[in-house]
Amino acid sequence: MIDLKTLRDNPDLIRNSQKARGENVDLVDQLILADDARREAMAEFETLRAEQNALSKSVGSAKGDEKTKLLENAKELAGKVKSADAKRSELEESAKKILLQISNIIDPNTPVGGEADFKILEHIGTPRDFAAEGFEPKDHVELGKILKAIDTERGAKVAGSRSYYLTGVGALLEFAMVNYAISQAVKSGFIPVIPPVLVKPPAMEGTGFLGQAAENVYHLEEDDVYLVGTSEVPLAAYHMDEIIDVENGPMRYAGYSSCFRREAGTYGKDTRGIIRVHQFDKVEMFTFCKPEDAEAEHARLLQWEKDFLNAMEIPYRVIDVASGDLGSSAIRKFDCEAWVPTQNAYREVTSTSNCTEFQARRLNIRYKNEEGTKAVATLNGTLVAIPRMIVAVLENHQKPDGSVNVPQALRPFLGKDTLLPA
RNA sequence: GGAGGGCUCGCAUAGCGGCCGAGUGCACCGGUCUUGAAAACCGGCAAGGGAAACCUUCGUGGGUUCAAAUCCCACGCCCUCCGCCA
Repeated sequence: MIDLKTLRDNPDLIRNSQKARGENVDLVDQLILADDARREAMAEFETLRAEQNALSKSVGSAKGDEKTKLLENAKELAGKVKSADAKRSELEESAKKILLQISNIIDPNTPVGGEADFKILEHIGTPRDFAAEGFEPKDHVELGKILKAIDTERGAKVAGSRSYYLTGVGALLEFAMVNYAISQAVKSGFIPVIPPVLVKPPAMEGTGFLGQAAENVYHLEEDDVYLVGTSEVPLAAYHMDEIIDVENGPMRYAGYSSCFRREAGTYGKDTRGIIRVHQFDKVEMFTFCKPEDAEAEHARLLQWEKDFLNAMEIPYRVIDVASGDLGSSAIRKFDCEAWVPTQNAYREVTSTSNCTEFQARRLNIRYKNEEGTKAVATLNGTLVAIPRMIVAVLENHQKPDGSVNVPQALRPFLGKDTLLPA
């Protein structure tokens, strides 16, 4: 939710942002009108209510004829107050409805454009030259079969498309990655968290996932709860309606959870393997901090993501995601894309977003300083999303016979140097 | 799923239909005292909107009333007991 003060003082800022995102610019002017109407109705109601309060008080002490007369007036006033109140809440609601549709105001540094207009910030590592090594790389599906690590056929049989089993070293690989990620996060000052993945509507709404992203969210109608697509949701909502202390530095949480995505509208995309699935596990970093610290924190989150990828010894690049491809809460987003040899392409494996005060305003998460009580900033970043990281590790570290070298950092957690055909 | 109890300012509690946005204790902040601390004493201390007057909020929503924390209805959540269960 954007700040209404910004709307009044600098509506062009919001218009330009909506435009850059390819979203509805008219909403801004609709909101200005709705907000004015709302404030007017509020003032009217408050005046009437003040009158009523005063009158009510005098009724208590009055006697006899005077009392009857006062009661008559009060009765009439009560009716007026009631209708003014109804009007106020109606206008409040319609303003809120528009307000919730407007996305966060993009960072001036965010490249403007659609999905393809990202800016490449850097390349790290060099993709292996398999031709020079004299063999054709196998894709992760094939390697998964050779190692008996990934079973997509039985996944489909039991759970439908975009489902899979991790078995044997596949399952062990997940545990190793998670343990390494959590130990890295704890060393960096994160509080490790295992959050609920089934959440109530305010948590989902507050994090901005019921807007344009709603079609990708699983909803359990009977109980009116949602399955989260990322632990960002329960981590953000953890401090919902609280005043927290971020004056002395950011509060950081690392959540490990399953993530559920409907993947609606992606029917043709990534149908092979485990790049795009309905359920996966992920370690997510989440920060609450002062708004003025958000940009620096964003850089730190990116660095932690890079540290993890470096430890996996995988070539990757970092991109600055374009305005049209940002989530509604984010003002800027960096993606790390790992090299996938068999696709001859970089594919997103982690992502970090600066959401400034957008989520905190909705979730009512604030901090206090000398100037008063204000919304905090929130940021999130993937430390590791298991299936895609497994794809990257298997494909990049494979050997001609289908065995796979385990990155140094994972060896203590996995207890193996090499994954062997099973 | 069945039976009962509860939900008030960070925590714990008080609260008669108007004098209640709401008392007390703890915690917290400032001060006095002290070499320093503790204790004691004094003061402050819920949130939001508004320049202010003032308005809103006592789990949520509705109702009764001139007037609701207080009365009525529905729902939610928490606790205890029973049943089932990883």
